[in-house]
Amino acid sequence: MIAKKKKSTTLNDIATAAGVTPMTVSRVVNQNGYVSDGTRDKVLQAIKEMKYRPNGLARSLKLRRTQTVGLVLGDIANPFAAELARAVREVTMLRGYNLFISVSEHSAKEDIAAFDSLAAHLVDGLIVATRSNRAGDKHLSEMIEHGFRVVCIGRDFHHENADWVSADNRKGGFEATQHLIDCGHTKIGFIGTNLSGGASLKRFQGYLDALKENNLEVEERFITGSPEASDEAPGYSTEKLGYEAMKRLLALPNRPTAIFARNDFTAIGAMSAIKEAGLRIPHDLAIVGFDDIPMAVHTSPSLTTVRQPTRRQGSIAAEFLLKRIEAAEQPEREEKVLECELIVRDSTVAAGK
Amino acid sequence: MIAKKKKSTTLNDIATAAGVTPMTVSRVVNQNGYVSDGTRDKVLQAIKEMKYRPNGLARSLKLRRTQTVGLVLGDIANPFAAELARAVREVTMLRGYNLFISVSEHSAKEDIAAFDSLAAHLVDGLIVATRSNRAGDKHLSEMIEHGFRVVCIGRDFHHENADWVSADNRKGGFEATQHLIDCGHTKIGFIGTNLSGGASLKRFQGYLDALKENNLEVEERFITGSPEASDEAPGYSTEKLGYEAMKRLLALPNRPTAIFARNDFTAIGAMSAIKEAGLRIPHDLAIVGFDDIPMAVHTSPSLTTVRQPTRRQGSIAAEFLLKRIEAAEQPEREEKVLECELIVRDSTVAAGK
DNA sequence: TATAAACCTGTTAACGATAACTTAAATTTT
DNA sequence: AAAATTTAAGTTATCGTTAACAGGTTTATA
Repeated sequence: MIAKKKKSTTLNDIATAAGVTPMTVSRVVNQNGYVSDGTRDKVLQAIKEMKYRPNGLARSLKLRRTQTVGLVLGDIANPFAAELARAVREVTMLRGYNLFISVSEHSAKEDIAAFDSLAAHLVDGLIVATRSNRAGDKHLSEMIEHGFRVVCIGRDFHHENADWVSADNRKGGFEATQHLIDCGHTKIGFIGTNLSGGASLKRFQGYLDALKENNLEVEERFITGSPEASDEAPGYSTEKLGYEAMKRLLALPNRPTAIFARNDFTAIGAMSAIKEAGLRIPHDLAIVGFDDIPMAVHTSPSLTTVRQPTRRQGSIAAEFLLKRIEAAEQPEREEKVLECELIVRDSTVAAGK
Repeated sequence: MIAKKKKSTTLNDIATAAGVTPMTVSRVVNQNGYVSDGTRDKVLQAIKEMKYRPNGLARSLKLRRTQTVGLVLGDIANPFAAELARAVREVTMLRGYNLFISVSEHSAKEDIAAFDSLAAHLVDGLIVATRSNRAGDKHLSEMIEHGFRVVCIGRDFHHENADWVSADNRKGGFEATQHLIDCGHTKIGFIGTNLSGGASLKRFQGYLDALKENNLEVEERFITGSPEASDEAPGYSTEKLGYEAMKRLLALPNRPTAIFARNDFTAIGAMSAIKEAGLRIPHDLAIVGFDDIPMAVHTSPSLTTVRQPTRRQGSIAAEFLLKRIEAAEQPEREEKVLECELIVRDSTVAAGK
């Protein structure tokens, strides 16, 4: 049995108390229309005494807008997501929109649940930063075609009525790999997907591109890690996957001398395995991660990684969305790809060199 | 100018299309009441064709409940908050409630804005995990007295109609300090507040208790860091505060030989300062943090810290809230204090000992 | 002074959905 | 076969708010 909420005071109650009509109270509350000073005071007084707080639901229902935007995040524990949320929030707040964050731990079902619950609450628009999946994409398409405003960050989903922001993961992957090649490595492993399942993983594609461009052979046995696992598992636990993958690579005859990991957590897990095996980083094995999470500076040795412009992705996405929301007509689709930056630290180049 | 949303299909539209009344459609959608198979099919068909999606706002307005709970977090980038959100979400999802997260970067104004925006959307209840502040507390009180359901985590706010969950920060602080004393330290500094402003910081109180119990003198000059700064600044930037505070302590004549930092970020910042000064941890200076963030294992040396049972705090808070929401009458206030656990690593006890 | 413009407040009808009630047919029970 | 019950819809009113319009009154302008 659900408790009935104590019936809260409404516009009507205030109106009665102040001896005016609800409409007048509404005008006072929203500070529009004409209200005489005397009436305003009376109403304000009643509002204070009766502790009235407007029912946003009713208001939104009437206005057909909520001044709220939704952000769907895959893994809230991932510093990347957190930073994104910060940036989005900064922009939306400034422009007078509330932000509701909904988390979907990377399953299609939860994705859809998150979309629907935000849509049901009629957020004015949605920023989606979860990974692509069939059912979720379809759902998104339908929502967009219904006039729902959507901006995607990083998600491999494209629609002519939705804007899109992403880091150039492919190029980032390329540069990470190229860096290892420049350091003299020729046997470079990849942790985080496998050859057949990595088609959609841009970072991995960049890795392949770099090998090809340098006429290095792609060795399937150097590529390990199930394609989904790293995404399904929440942030910090991908560390374990990195650890296990590295174990496999270490057991290989004629093993790689350098590793590119799909993200920093994976890389850090791999580092544990390397150290556990009594090998030195970067002398015996060099390693590059991706994302430049705050932890990357503090590992030992510090982790070379690819930094993506997280804040900018967030704020640009927010700008796109607000523009879309406030536009009279659905505007042209906007797309922005941002450059990544290779951050060289001690895990690829020995300190002091 | 705000774009008018393409008028979306409503119950009425479906009703017209299917040749029935809105009520019948409602019955089909909500699967209650009697509907014949034939009618149901017709309606279902129309729903599918016209891509109807229920307006949750209207529904909630009528039902006076939203099946949604709100979580107010101080700093989304803080792993503690992230873990909390995870745990809360797990419970609420399982019980059929959506979770909306709102972030308030620890200012009273934003706190209140977050409360209000969630309240305006009529979430069925609120879990508040931000730090206490005068205006926010007052606002919370009013909301509770209006029948709003609230559970606090860690926040130093008490109300007879709101449940409360927290880690035993005082005891945790005590144990951290006692550990340093057990290691032979007598000159123990604290980073994160000052003597006058630390009354509300339980961890600091625990530190004082431990000194007292061991008949060690409290040296005001060993206690540094402004009381609010660490909270106002978002997570990762408190690192800087720790760094600066440590610099000050290092400059002291007859400086401390051990440090207890109010949280791990602060501790990590302090470690940077110590290493930069060419001192060894723990030989020249031992250090203890608080929270056991994932990074703590990976610092060099690894960080001794106090772990709080984050997940349990989140899930217990969620349980309390749902119980409160679903109770016929406001239930008795519940309160739960959870034990912390000292995790000894290399920053206090040299590795291999 | 006549007339336009600005000011103040009220009335009505929604926004989209549903609870509670009603009517009427189809089943079941006695 | 009559009464009781179940099934299947429809009707009405309402959740709390606001846009749009309509009257009045006061002030400014020609």
